[in-house]
Parts: sequence; structure tokens; C-alpha cells
Amino acid sequence: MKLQAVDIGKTASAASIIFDSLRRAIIEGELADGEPLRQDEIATLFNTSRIPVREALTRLEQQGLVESRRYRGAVVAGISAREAAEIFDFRSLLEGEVIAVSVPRMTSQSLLEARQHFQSFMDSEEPMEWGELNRRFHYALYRDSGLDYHLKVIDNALDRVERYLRAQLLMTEGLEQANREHLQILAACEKGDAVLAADLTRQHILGAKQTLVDYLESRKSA
Amino acid sequence: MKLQAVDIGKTASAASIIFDSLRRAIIEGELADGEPLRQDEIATLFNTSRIPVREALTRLEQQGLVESRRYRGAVVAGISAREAAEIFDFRSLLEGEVIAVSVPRMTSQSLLEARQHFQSFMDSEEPMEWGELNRRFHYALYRDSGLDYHLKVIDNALDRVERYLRAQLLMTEGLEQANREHLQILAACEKGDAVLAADLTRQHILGAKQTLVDYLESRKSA
DNA sequence: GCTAACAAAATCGGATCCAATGAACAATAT
DNA sequence: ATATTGTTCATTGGATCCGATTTTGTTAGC
Repeated sequence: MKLQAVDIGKTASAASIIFDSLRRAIIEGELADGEPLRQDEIATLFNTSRIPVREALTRLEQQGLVESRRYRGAVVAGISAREAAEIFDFRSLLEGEVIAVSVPRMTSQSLLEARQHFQSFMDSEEPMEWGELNRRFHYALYRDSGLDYHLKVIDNALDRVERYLRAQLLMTEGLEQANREHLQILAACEKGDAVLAADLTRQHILGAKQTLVDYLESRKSA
Repeated sequence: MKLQAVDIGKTASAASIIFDSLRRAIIEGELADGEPLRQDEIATLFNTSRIPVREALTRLEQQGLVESRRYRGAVVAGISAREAAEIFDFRSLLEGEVIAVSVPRMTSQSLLEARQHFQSFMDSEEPMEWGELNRRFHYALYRDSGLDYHLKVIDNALDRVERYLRAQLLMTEGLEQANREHLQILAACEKGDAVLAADLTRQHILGAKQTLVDYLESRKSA
């Protein structure tokens, strides 16, 4: 008997549905920084009580996506230019390492997927898709490292800065640059050059950092 | 008006008290891997309802310290030798970077504190204190990096492996080695040699990794 | 004696209810 | 008029209650 088995027991609880939904909304920038998240409001929105909402909010708080103060409620967590810069440095360090480990073990399957996601990213006109497609591209290249813990931490770090990345991509000429750099990274992986892939990945991230920090500081002074 | 002001508003909620308490118990190994954490039991223990217990458990789950399955409850999360090894590699990468950034900015105040914690660690006979003293020592050396995000992630990674570290320190001759290496790291920082400090830190962590992995695998086969 | 079907107990996720706190606003005194 | 105090309202944290699911124990059949 061959079935697509699903891990029941991890089927969606109300809390996880709300969590995923809020996480997405925050990451995609639908909810602005500082926007208050009222438990009641969200509860009615999802036709539940406040209990699962609270669980979702505590999870989001643990991930740094919302800040919550006792009896005052939760707000979407913003980020300072300083923090953003640090997170990009952090990603640069980790993702460089991960891709370096990944390249020697990389399967043609993963390379194929990466190429497909690269194409989708290039073709996409929908800014809301960029984040997801970008993640899939990079994830395909990182996967074979087998470094699950690293990957989880990287994912979390991306969650924190993705909104700002999108804003930056929209404002500047960052999109063409991202495409160019993605292609270079892909080529390095296909060549099996781990050192080059790692170096390009780090530069890719640090470049984005610089553009973003400039952008954030220009907004601050404006 | 001069008063010793306390930041009320960040005063402990029942949930955070329970969270801290459980976190400590797990990290210090008082609760064994796989030990079930019954909401009711914990609630009576703290004289509260299950609600704050649930919040504490979801927070712990987010941090990877407990695993919880729907309708089945939460258990203390164990760790495989593979995961442990990965987390040590992860720490090695991050802590090396952090101390390298920290050394050039290090104040004599921090160096002094580090030396004090180093002494306390050496003098301590109480295994339950090791983890905390070890953290304080390293934290004093990392602090001036200003890399708060990195530090939070490192702290979380330490939470995941600290129990096993203690077991390993108790079982082997790791304690003298740790003291030797701590002293070397401290000396490098005092000399202002960032590259050396980073290198020693990485070796310090990777050495512990090897001992621990050997230990874990010997236990598995036993 | 062992297994399968069923019933009972334990436990969890979520709903509803109440108390504690903070914010907005009105009333009062200077 | 303004600052201060008191009051009301919105909102959160926690308690209690209920339905859903899993686990355990019991009984019937072989």
C-alpha cells in the first residue's frame, strides 16, 4: 500500500494555523512595524477564542517577530538599521558555511530544483512571491549540507529581515543584481567549487545588507 | 526623589516563572530526556492553572528544549549524537566570529570580570554551577562585540547541549582541559590578539564536541 | 493464555468566565 | 487654564469548564 503519508499528530491545531497566518502576514509586510495585534480582534477573525491566539503570539514573540509587554499587548516587532545589519552579517557567516558544506554533497536533483526556482524568481512579477522563491532557491542549494539546525536558524534570521529586503528590492535596482548573483552562485555549485560558492553567497548577502542599511537610514532621516 | 526603581511591566508573569524554572531544570539535567511534562502536574506544583504552564511549554518547544505532540503532551527533548555534533560546529563558527569582533573593543572591565568568572569556575566543586559559570566567563569575553543577535542565538544553542557537556565533564578529564583552554583564551584576549582568541575558542568548542560525541556514542552502544 | 473489542480514565486543546492592569477621559482644585 | 485625582472602559493574564483524542484497563472470544 503506497500512500502519501502525512504526520498526523502534527496536523494543524488552531494555534498553528493562526501562527502561520500571522507569521506570513508579518514577513510579507502586510502588517506594519509597531502595528498592535489585539487578541480579541484576531480571535474573531479566525472564529476562535483568544486561547490559540495567545499561543500563536507567544510563539511569534519567541521568534522575535512580535514584541509584547505585559497587560499592554503585542505589536509587530520592528528592527533598527543596526539590528538589520547584524542579522545580515550573521546570515553571511552561516550561509557561507552551509553552502560550502553542501556543494561537495550536492545531488543533480537539488541543482535542478535550484535552477527551476532561479527561473521562477526571474520570471516572477509578483513582489509577494519573491521571498518564498528566493528561499526555495537558496534552500535547494543548502539542503544537501544536512545541517538541519543551521538551516532552521537561518530560516529564522530570514524571517526577521525579509520584509525589509522586499522593500529594498522594490526601491532600488537590487533585483537585477540579485538575479546576476544567483546565477553566479548556481554556476559555482554546478562546477562543484565550494569555496567560490561560499564566497559568492557571502558577498550576495553582504551586498544586500549594504543596500538595505542605506535604504533604512535614508528613511530614518526622511 | 531618589528611589531604587524597578522596571515593573517586566515583572514576572506566572508563565515566565514556570518557563524559567523548567528551562533551568532541563538545562541542568534534572529532568531526563524523554521525561513527560504533564500540564496538570506542573500546574499544581506552581499553584496555578494549566494556562501559564501551556505558555511555558510552547516557549520551550520553540527553543527546542521540549518536543510536544498534539494530544500526547510534551517531553523533554533529547538530542542525537549527530545533532549534538552539528550544534557544536555551529557554536564554533559563531563564537569564533563573535570573540574576534569583541577583542579589539574589549574593556578592562570585561577582562576583569572574565578573569573572576574563570577563577570561580576553577574553584567550583559543584557541577550544577559549571554551566552558569562557564556561560558568564564566555559572555564577559563576547559582550563587547555588541552582537546581541549572535549572542542570543549562541545562548540558545548552549541551552541545547549544556546537559551533555556537564555529563561529559564529569565523566572524563575534560575539566582540567577546559580550565587550560579558558586560560589560554583569556590570555589571548588580554594580549589583544583577536585571531588567536578566535582560533582558541573554536578549538575549545570543537575539542569539547569530539569528547562529547565519543561519550554519546559509547553510551548508545552500551 | 493471548488477542480483539470495548469501556473508562487520563490528558490535551479550546471556550468561557473572572480578576488585574493600563489607557482614556471627566471632574475638581488651585 | 492647567495640573491632579478619580472613574470608566478596553485589554490582557489566569481560572475554570467542556469536548476531543489518546491511552489504559477490562472483558469476551478463540
